Amino acid sequence: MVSTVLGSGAMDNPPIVTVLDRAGYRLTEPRRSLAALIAGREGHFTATELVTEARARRLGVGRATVFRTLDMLAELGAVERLDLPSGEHAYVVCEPAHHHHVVCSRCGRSDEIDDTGLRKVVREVARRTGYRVDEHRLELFGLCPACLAGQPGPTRGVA
Amino acid sequence: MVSTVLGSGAMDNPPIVTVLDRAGYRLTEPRRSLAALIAGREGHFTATELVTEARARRLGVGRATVFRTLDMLAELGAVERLDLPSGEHAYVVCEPAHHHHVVCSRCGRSDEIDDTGLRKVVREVARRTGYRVDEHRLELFGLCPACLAGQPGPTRGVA
DNA sequence: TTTACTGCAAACATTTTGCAGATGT
DNA sequence: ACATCTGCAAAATGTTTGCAGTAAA
Repeated sequence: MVSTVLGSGAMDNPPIVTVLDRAGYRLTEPRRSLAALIAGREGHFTATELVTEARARRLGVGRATVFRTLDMLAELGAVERLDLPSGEHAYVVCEPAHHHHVVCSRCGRSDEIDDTGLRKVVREVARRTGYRVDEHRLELFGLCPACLAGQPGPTRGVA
Repeated sequence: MVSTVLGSGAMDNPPIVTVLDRAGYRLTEPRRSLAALIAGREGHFTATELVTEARARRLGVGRATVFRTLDMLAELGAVERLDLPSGEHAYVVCEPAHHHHVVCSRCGRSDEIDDTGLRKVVREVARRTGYRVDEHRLELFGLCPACLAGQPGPTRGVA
């Protein structure tokens, strides 16, 4: 009913560079750099984090490019924009096509969930309210198995 | 399975002033003003909109107070913070207790939906992923019946 | 060669904070 | 009386834009 993709997000997805290429965008140096940075991330990340890291590594990637690229990737579905409970905007890598995520409030890890069960809920809401539902967003927050087990690891303050 | 509360949001909820009072907050003039502004709203509204309207009506309510009050109300559950698809933060009045909303992308109207069906989905995700899910958020966007019917009415640009 | 793309810096928008003074209880 | 609450103005954040130059195709 609800199937899940386990594993740390970015692991087995089509390389971001490929997604860009296939969409007809130029494979520029800044974009390659960003793709690498993003691929290297576990869990969620913010635009600002990328800006900071790019600057730290002297990759010569400007703020504007980060925002522009993230926009593109979100558009293409290679990345999804999350609204953390804290109000921050974060992104996670994901299979282009869909979806929704469970996000760990402690380490930031995220896993995709498919919306098989959700679809029914959405359909039902539409029926009951008379709305035509065009878009829906589901975000789950909690603790991932590792953090539940008390594993140390990086704490990414997700409120 | 999924029950719905129809009607334009703010209609039949405990007065905001009461919520504040019961929570032990002082019933100050600025808070009363804001409560009135919010009660007068249909559909969603942003902090900035309130600031602007308060200023237009010369209510002498400052920016900071608007943000502080909205925070309080969100905390108390009298209001819920929405993340519109555009990335904007908006608020809707709601029954303190729970909730998710369907939001009309055209007029901003919103209706509550209960999560009877959703609960099952959440539980299933938890089971499959091993996460302990502490918090979840569901937001649906589309067109309300009135807007579907081509009714004119105020268009609140929700992306 | 062409035109998409870039960094930069400035513009904008949103939210938070410090603080002296006002105000509810 | 006195702690809570306020507006203000400044600061911290977050995001977008205009533009002249750069580089991918």
